Amino acid sequence: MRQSQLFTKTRKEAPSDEVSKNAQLLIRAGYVHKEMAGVYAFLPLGLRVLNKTIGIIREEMNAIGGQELSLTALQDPEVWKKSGRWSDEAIDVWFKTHLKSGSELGLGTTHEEPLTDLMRNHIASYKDLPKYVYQFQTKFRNELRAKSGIMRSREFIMKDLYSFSRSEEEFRKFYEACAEAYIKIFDRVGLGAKTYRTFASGGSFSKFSDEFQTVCEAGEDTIYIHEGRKLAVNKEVYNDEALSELGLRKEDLREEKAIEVGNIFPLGTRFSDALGLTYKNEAGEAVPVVMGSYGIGPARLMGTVVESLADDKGIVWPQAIAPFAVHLVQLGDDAEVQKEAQEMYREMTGEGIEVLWDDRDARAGEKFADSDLIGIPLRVVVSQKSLAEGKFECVERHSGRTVHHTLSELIGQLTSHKSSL
RNA sequence: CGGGGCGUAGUAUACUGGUAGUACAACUGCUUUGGGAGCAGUUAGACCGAGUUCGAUUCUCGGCGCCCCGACCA
Repeated sequence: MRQSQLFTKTRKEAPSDEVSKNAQLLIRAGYVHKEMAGVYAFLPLGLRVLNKTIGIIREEMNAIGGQELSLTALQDPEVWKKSGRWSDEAIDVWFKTHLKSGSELGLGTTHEEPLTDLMRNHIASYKDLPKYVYQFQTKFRNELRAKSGIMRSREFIMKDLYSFSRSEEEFRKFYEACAEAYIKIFDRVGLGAKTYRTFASGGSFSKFSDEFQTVCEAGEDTIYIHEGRKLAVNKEVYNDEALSELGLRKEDLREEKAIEVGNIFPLGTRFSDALGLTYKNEAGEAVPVVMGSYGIGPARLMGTVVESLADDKGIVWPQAIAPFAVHLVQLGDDAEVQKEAQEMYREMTGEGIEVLWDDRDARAGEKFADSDLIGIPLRVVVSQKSLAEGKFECVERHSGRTVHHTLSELIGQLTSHKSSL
């Protein structure tokens, strides 16, 4: 895409009311717009990153047998009353409203109840199980205090998967498969090295759950890491009982701040009991379905990537979720440079390489500064200098490493890199 | 929800009970062209309401909004 056509603009300064690094950089670079406290709109660049993040999660969920659907944001209180979660004591972040007729309505904070209820129409026999169902869907949570930029917001897309299994054993198998899929997801978005499966409280669902925590100063959680076993314990369950259950000794653990980028919960039969989701086993007996729920917030993940990979010049995107693969920076607008840039843009996009072409009438300093801020993995400079040389300056955003390539070398490298992913 | 802070141009910031200043952005012109250029000019601003006052952006009260600490976070 031509940068001159992009409607968003970069800014030198972040709004004074944004303190968190992720929001400051994402706003300055034109990825997101703050609509109000805890509510962010995704602009063209931001949406590209969000969609790529979603794409990676989708691939990994499909790989473990997930089937995608899309449930509704508007919620009928009836199913929530059955599980006891319509009350503000059970869920204190409800946005509640009502129909013209006067009857109450909720905006979905999560979807255990409606999905469990829906599945009653489709699950009747042990032959219908197991089933794994997920969605990317907007959740509304009336947080008392939104904070940390796009990391804790009141309206956000969440990937929520729900597993429906015949037995605890069958459930556990999927639970572990999903944990592995999560690890792959965090690897693919560049957070693998800093992300730990973390033993945590199960909240109102269960005694324990597993969180995936990415070590980061901006994190809201405190965790205790066992580096050797690549796992951690959340501070909320950091006690002798939990430690002995996990076979961990305090002296082997390291305290860190971390961001919860994903979580998985055993639900048991809590919701299938409440809503009457049972199946007939081989003996013809009605048995409650064993459930689990599995969440990842793609926007939070995106924010975490910004927080942990950005440098003092701006955002640094990993290849996998960058809005574009190449930032083609054209310096000067004389006819030859213009023509060359046009040709490069045409050839690269023809090869399926996503290119943001900075064709704006701006000075070099401004273009480089913007390029650093936007954080596309590879910058390719076209100028009189490169024309004279016959090779183009290619700078890796994350390392600052500069190499010089001809166009065909560059395309060769980018396309082979792509296929190796 | 408890505590604290803040609301001035598109953005970031000053000063002030009596004409609100600066920088960046934007617009015009000239110069410049590999790290957010220079000169000249132009446009543009006090969250809302009530009160005190001759006069309020400034003081008081209320509302709304925003931020921070804590609590909460299925």
